[in-house]
Amino acid sequence: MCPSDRGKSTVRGGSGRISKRVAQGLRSRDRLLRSATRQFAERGFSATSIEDVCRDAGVVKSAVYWHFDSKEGLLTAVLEETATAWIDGILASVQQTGDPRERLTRAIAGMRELVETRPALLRLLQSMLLERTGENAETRAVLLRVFDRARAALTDGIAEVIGVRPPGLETVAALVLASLDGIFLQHQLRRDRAELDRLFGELERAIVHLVSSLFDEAQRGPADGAPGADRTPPEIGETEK
Amino acid sequence: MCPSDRGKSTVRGGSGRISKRVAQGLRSRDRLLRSATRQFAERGFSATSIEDVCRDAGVVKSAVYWHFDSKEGLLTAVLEETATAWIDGILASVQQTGDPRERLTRAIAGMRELVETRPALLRLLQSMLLERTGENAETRAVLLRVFDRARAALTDGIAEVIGVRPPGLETVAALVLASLDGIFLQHQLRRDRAELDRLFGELERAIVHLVSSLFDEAQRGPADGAPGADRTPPEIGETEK
Amino acid sequence: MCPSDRGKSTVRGGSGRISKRVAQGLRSRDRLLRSATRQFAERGFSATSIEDVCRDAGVVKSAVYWHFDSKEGLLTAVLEETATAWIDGILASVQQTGDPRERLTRAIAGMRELVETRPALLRLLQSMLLERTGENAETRAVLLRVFDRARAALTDGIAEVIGVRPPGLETVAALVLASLDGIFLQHQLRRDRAELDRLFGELERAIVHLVSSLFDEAQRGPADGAPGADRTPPEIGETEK
Amino acid sequence: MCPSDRGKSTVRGGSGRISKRVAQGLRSRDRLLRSATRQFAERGFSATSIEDVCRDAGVVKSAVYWHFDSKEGLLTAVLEETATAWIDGILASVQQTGDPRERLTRAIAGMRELVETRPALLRLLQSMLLERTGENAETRAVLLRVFDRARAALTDGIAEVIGVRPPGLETVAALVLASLDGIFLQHQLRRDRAELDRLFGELERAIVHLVSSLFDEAQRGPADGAPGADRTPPEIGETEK
DNA sequence: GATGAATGAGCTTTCATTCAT
DNA sequence: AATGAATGAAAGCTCATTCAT
Repeated sequence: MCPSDRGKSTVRGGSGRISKRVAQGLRSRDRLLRSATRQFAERGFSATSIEDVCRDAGVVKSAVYWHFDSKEGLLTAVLEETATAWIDGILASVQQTGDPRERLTRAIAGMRELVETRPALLRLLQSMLLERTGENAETRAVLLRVFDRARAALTDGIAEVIGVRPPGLETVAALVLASLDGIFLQHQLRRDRAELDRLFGELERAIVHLVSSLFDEAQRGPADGAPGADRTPPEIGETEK
Repeated sequence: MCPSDRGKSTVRGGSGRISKRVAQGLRSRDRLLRSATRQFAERGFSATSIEDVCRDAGVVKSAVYWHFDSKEGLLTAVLEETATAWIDGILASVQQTGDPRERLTRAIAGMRELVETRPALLRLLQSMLLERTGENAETRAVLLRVFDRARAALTDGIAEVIGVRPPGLETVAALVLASLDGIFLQHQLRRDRAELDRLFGELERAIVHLVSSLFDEAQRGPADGAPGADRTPPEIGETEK
Repeated sequence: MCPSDRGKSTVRGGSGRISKRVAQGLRSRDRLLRSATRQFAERGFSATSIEDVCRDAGVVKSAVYWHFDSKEGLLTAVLEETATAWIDGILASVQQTGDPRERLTRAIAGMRELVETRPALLRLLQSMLLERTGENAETRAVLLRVFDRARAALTDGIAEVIGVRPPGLETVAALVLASLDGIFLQHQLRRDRAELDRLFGELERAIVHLVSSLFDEAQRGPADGAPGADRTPPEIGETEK
Repeated sequence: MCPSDRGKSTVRGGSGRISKRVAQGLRSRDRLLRSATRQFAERGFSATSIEDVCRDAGVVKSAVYWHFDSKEGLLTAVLEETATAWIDGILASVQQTGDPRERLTRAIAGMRELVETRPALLRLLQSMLLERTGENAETRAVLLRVFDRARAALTDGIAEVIGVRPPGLETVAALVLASLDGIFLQHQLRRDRAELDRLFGELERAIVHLVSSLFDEAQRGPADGAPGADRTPPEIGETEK
């Protein structure tokens, strides 16, 4: 039974101000959340013990059970909070002023920064993806929500930039996110900033190409056949017209 | 002391008996390897206990220590074997006859198949990447070797297809692998085959574009400045020339 | 410090408010008592956690410490209340009007009903007997008091019924109570009402026999030697005269 | 997975002699069983920790899990072993030579001894009855088996003694066992040997009466109506004919 | 080479209790 | 009187590893 579940068994006066004790409780909760995020991301969920988290947070073990009900509950909370930060990062990357091309460049730079400055975010999400898919329905649901929201945010961002929202845009956004994931994954192993620059360079070129071609298509009118019907890539060696 | 380290100090009391023992030993080893691969991939290294592996393999726990010296040693062996299979998969995708464009399409289809038919391979590698980077030098070394070889194989394959080997090709290959990883990761969560089709469709278009543009550049001569200097992507909305 | 120990040091700021508080306090206390009785009886004292009791009672854990000082104190209170009910049950069984034989039959029917309708009572007393004898002096004292009073009540009842109070009557009463306990114990396992009927049938016959023979003896005069001296049961096969 | 469940995963030469290691294993198992029996009986199952048992047995905690799989498994094993001893005790009490009346007296003396010399047996069974009815199906099954066998043994014993087996005999045996249980329960609280003597004295008189009357009835022929139909106990005060 | 047993550190979780508000 | 939070000991159990046979 964690605080959110604990019903108000008694009708209360409901004084708005929180007492000192409750305030301290919230602080404990927060410290646990922060430590857990860091450590789950660094070592994975299974390899991190509750004692590890608590030592780092300066809180006794039983507090985890007071605030989150179980290790699993702590994870869910961590994911939930992380999700927001993650998506906010993506959104902040895309939603800025400027001309379309600049904005896209800035958005990609933003993603790149995310990879370098907040690796915990991505590590955590990815390791959950690998470690705990299928086992726990709730974890899975949280992850799905996170990624769906991220994709939607990116799709909206691009649509706003180019002024249209062609049908294939969602897929392009999904591919971009997937590539971001993959690049991040590789960066975990190599930690080579120059390589990171090069990869994001190529990624940008690919994105621009895919988005441009969607845009062109949308301009010419979506009436000519199934979407993507005319988008068979040209032969290699032939310059694209 | 695992078998490979142990000298041939065994007294041979008749090769018939010995070979029977050795044969059974190899069978146990193999079963362990197979079970471990599956389970490490499914649940991650930390979350899989030696007992889990042994139960599945029908072998007693101490056998792991005879064959692999430790849980860590079992992991190393698993990674080593998995690596080969993984790279062979990539290679087989690329190295086939036919005209360039067809070969690329086939290569991408091959990767897609890898994602669906051998998820254990990728899961294992990726989860190792996330779970055990930084902790264990040997695991890291094995992973680096695997990914380097995969990238080299893909670079070679593309180079052979297009007949030239421009400087940026390695990066493109790396991006392709990264995207593959990312797509796989997403597929773990969604398991939506139609989405997989769409993603690979966009990936193909992106690859063709990147490779073509490298090819064109190589044709025009690689002499004009730093690689990629003239490759600033055009404005969105302007059709690429 | 539990309420009974606490002096009347409370400042009375208006009896209306106070009595409301007290009323609510009593309600909480009562709910705790009821839940604890049920759960201690069902699962035993050790296997029941304070949280179990509180969840069921809809009261926070610290309330237990306010009302009863400790888990042990809660138990003592529960036993005390239960004792009264238990003894009242026995008394009600015996103390009724009618001719002797009828009254005994009714008394036995009353006991039988007790077994079926108020199992918590007996379970609780018995499990305390087994779980906590030797450990805790207070629990032991409470239990002794309960059983002594029950035996006295039964002895009195029978004495009143048969009009005399021969020396062995206390022992017969004790045996009856012991048999009741034993039958109840078996019923916990089997829950077979027909078997319960049969057992109580035999018990009634045994009681009638023992009481009759005490009565006869008392009639013939209690002067001939030690009590029970002439009461050696006859040979099996010989009909009792 | 406890030893009995662990299948022979490999075909073995099946040499009959047990190795030193296995022998020591059996000794450990036995010590655990003995300590557990004592402690579960003394304090109850829930109140006894695995550490308590292991400390007393001089064995490490994990050994419990090797031999019995869980605390519950240890309990089941304890009950199983205890059962045999219990029943053997009952049987030994009844099955002896001599004339019927003597044998019955000896049997009752045997039960009385059981109460005094092996209280652990009865305590354990009874506390399981109270503590764990309904929760665990296996425990319940074991208990049922134990009590059924005990009743059957007693029924057989009496039948052999009196030479006939009238229909109500099973019930009488059940009542005797229940009374034994109840007397034991009371003795846990009072520990008064004189009282014990008196109670067993009355019990013997009751048994003789019930058995005799069954015997008589069987002699007269079981044809006259439902069993027990004519056995309404006489009025108190009237001497039984 | 395989097996059954042992080992002890460490895991997640529960619990009775305390305390400030 | 009641509440939410904290506390630390201890519980049941798992695990990687070792070892004699």
